[in-house]
Amino acid sequence: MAIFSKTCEYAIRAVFYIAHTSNKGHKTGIKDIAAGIDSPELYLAKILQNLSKQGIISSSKGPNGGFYIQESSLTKPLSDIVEAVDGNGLFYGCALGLSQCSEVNPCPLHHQFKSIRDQIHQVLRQTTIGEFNEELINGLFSLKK
Amino acid sequence: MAIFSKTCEYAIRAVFYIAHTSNKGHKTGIKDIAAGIDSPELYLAKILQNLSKQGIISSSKGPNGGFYIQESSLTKPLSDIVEAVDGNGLFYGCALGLSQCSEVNPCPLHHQFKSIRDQIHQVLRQTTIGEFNEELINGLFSLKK
DNA sequence: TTTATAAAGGACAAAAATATCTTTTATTAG
DNA sequence: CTAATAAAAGATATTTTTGTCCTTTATAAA
Ligand code: FES
Ligand code: FES
Repeated sequence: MAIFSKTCEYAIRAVFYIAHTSNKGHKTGIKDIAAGIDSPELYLAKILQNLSKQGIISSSKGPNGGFYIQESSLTKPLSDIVEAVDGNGLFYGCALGLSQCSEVNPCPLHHQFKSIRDQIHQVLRQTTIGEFNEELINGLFSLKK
Repeated sequence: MAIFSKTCEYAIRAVFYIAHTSNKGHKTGIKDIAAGIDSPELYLAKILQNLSKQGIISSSKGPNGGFYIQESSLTKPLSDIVEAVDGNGLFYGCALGLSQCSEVNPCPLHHQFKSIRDQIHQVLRQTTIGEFNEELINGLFSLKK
């Protein structure tokens, strides 16, 4: 088990990739993105369709079309992507799968994991989509397997 | 997405349940455990078979048989259960699914998530199987949905 | 307007996780 | 020894996740 679903991993990596390639109105095709993040092209297409519907990224059809991110969206937090794909279980769900996480009727791990979940949430809320563009351009970070 | 797989959630809850019922050599049957933690009985049976093979819990067949935990095993860390069921991806895997998490070729989220993973690992290593027995007996913690 | 391009959409397929069913084996009580 | 009990083992079923294929729609260039 990983922290995020595979779908969500692809989604975040793809959004980072699109963000750092989409300056001055440049659009990136699915083939390029899939190659850039080492993911199955057709599956990624579905994921990006979803993110596009949710308004996290944008797309245009036809020649010179592709996926891109509005300047204004670069400041959106990563938690938007995670919620869109994996839901908010990671932020609010009980670590042991109880139907609701509550202070009143807590599971044994409640206290320790509440703190961990809060931290995950905070990191994802304070990290933005566009935040790593420079490092990505400079090759300091990897998005490939 | 939750932190642990459903299988692992059942496993941890079941082990807690067994731990707090298994004093003075008492053994607990699968029916009792499944009811006690609100889980599908036959699926849980498979999970406990596995934990038993891995030496985390013990079992005996026949009349008055059932599952129990050796006194000495009460001090085992929860990380043993998690590793047995979900593997160590949560502790060592890359948050964005890169084939290996490395300082040399890190993903953009490496630093922040390394710290989070380490904390999860630490909590699970320092929390023991038997640690909550008293609270469980006193009904301060819940293992049921 | 026609053609080429690229995403959207819907159907389908494969793999993994979750769940159930049936038979076998070990153990204990009578 | 026999019968009853309870876990082990193996087979099968269902659901969810992941991945692919094929057709349609929108757009732009020629
Ligand atoms: S009740 Fe389990 S984490 Fe809060
Ligand atoms: S490389 Fe992604 S978490 Fe370390």
